Amino acid sequence: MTEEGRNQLDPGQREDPAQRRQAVPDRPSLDGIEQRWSAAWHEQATYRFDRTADRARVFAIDTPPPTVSGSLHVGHVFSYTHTDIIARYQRMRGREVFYPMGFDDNGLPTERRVQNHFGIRCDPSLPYDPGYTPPDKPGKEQVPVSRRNFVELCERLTIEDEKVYEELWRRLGLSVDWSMTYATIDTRSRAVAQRAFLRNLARGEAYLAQAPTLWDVTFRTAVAQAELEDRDRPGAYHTLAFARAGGQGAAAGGPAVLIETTRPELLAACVALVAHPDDERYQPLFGSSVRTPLFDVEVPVLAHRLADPEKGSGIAMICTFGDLTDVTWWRELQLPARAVIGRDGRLLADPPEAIVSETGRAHYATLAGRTANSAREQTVALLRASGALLGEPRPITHPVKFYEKGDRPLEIVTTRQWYIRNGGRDETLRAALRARGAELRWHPAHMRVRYENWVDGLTGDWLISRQRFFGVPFPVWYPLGSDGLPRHDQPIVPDEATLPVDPSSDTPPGFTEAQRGVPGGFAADPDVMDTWATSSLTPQIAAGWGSDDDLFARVFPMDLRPQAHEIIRTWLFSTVLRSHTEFGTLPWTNAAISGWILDPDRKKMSKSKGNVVTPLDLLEQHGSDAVRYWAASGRPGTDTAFDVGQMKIGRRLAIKLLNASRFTLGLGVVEDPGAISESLDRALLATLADVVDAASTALDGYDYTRALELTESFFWRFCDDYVELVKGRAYGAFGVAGSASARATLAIALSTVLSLFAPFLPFVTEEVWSWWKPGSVHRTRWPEAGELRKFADNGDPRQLEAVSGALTAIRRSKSTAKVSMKAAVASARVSGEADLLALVAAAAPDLRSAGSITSLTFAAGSGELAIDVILA
RNA sequence: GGGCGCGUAGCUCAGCGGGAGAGCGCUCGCCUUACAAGCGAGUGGUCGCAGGUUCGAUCCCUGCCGCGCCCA
Repeated sequence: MTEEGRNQLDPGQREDPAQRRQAVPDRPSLDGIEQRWSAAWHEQATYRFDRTADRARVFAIDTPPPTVSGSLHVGHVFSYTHTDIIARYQRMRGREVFYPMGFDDNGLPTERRVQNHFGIRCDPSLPYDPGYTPPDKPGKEQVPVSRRNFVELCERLTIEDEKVYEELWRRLGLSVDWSMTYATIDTRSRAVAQRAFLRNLARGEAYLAQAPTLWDVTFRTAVAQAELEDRDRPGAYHTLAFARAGGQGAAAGGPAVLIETTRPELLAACVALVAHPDDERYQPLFGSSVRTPLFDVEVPVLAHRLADPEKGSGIAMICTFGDLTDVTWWRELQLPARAVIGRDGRLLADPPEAIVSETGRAHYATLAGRTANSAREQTVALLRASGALLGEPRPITHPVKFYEKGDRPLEIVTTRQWYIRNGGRDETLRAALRARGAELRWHPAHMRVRYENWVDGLTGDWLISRQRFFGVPFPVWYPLGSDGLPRHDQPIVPDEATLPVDPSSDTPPGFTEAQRGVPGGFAADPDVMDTWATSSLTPQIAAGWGSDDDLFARVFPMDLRPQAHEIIRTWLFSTVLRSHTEFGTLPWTNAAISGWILDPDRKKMSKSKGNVVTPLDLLEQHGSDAVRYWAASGRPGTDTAFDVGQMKIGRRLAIKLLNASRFTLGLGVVEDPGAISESLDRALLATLADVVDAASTALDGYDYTRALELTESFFWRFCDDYVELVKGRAYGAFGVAGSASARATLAIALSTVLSLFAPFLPFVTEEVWSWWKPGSVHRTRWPEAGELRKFADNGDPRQLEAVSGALTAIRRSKSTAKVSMKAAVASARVSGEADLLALVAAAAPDLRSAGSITSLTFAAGSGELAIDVILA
């Protein structure tokens, strides 16, 4: 308590009201409080992380880094507010909150944006040009620049975006420590991503493999399982006739075998036919062979459990590769590869070697270079002409795999890629990761199922290399043999101390730049890591892993990962994986999963639907506290309607706080809890103690919505009933002691309510706090229910309830009579059970005063309280 | 097709084994010395449908219908 505060201690001493009123504005207003307080918090470093705090006292948050090349939307405001509420609560609870902010500028969206903005493109084969300046305006042709130059330009451009983001976040009132920011393409992030990769590589968790890979033909890059989505697309079943060729048994030379396929254009890639081993229709064919139509290649008829007897004719052609089942068949049945689709999605120029017949090669020549669609039409034409197509194609709708950012179906192409083991091929690791999911505390709990579904459904390791230019490069070079070819099995890696490296500009240990690309020299790995390979390390990046071990020890593993539910499979899972393999722990103990914002039609708000409201407009229109109030109404994991009405209620609440505070403080604060003597005052504090307990419990369990509801409903009861009841007494109607008791209670209640609201409404609570208290409300301690109960001294919460009930009955009489609330009541007679009656009687002067009651009498009876009112 | 969540007052939602609630809206009032961007009072629901368990079900179980999401 300050000296100034101490001067108010003596309840008998009347303060100079003018002195107190100086600090309280005559017409309190919310105007400009966002700018005023966000600036003050900035100057005073209110949310600065104290990095001398030890791990036990720290509450560390792994804030999601928003994509900077897009723009923030209402959904961001919504979910980031939830995290901030928790951060502010934990801070008031005495935890030192580690709350950094990241910016995600790594990946395709930024790559495109930088290309368009500067009119450049990344060419990793170019050397770094330290003096490079981009064109003022983008020219017609994109200028090629080195990867390092490209990254520098990206950093330059995203700094602008980051400023805009930071402004908005400050205005929203996020209590982030803005001295601790990172960007996912910055030097520190690249070093962490490369370091983590090298550790994975050293332990055998990362490996290079030549394998069939899902491939986006537009972006010309490999795609991971987590980036897939199924989309329903029209297709058609084509019935193709394969002639019997030979082999053992009676089937040789029999009638043609009919298969059904949606991808006849892959016929040249056909390596076998397959049916289910139990399918009696085809059992006689197993072991025999058939010849492909058009290309006349002999292929075996095989049995495999994945062939679905119910699908089509029950026998399918295996092509390398039409879908993931083809890959499984190819691997398990040890079939040859006959690739026909190239990385550009077109049919390769040369036919597979297996096609030897002249007509076969001639047929293929008419397909070479065509897109898949075009090749399909041509193949159908050829089949029809040859008589191998039976009937007409039968249209169907079927799910087709797409890259989530792409708009052409994925192909499967065999390429060399980097993988990280994720349990998809290793049951031990899968079980360990499943156990990590069970160890994590999920809010809400049912979101764990999404994680488990994903872990259980993994079909292969995590493909992390991308054939893009912008991103974190693999810190790897390959020695070149005397034949000039890279030795992929002997990767050269840098020392960790030199990270980050760009292998296209930097030279590997023991080599000189002159040896780049020459036989006997070296070559850089050309690929970059998928953005998730970096994003999966946000706790390590933010915590300074490898660069600030002291900080890392104080904040890792973190306490909280807040994020949206649709990226549980990507961000959450991959972060758990990286932490599990590197540290043998979870990266955090809690995951708070936010829901979505739905527009009034119950659809997810998104830019493409054109229903996005810009966050800044919203904050300007309603005020930050009001928007936060709305956001706080969305429970963890629950989709929430965008509701301006809720913001208006929040704004009204903030204004009410201003006015109630002005009234309370205007009476003159009594800062001595010892002055509290009246039972109604003690009842109020007892009620408030229960509210503090319940709100704290709710917030401990991430149920901020409940905590707000509890506080809010207490506050309205406080204003509507308690303040009205004690107003006369506080003004001094019943003497000095009664007034001091009321004013001491009002002061404690107000300061407690301000604290309880502070995580939700940081601006208005700070504004009011500044009228009478030193320091920031956001750095005060969270209210202690025990302390309040001490002040309450066995006060009975039922008393407040009973007296309020009596007051309501009196108001009802006046309302029914359509008279003013200040109209006099000639007589009021309260009756009911003795206990309750005594509670009301104990506050008789307050009730009489609040109700303008001339004669207030009590009659013992039974049951609920009843009150007979006779108006004057 | 599998999984998860949700269907409660006109709207947004809470409640989740024994009284059906809040806020907004709506109606009717009130210049009441903090607040008329206020205050007071009132109105309003076969708790998606059908079975079952139970002395008793909005709440537990089963099935169905509808909505949303995740995964195939």
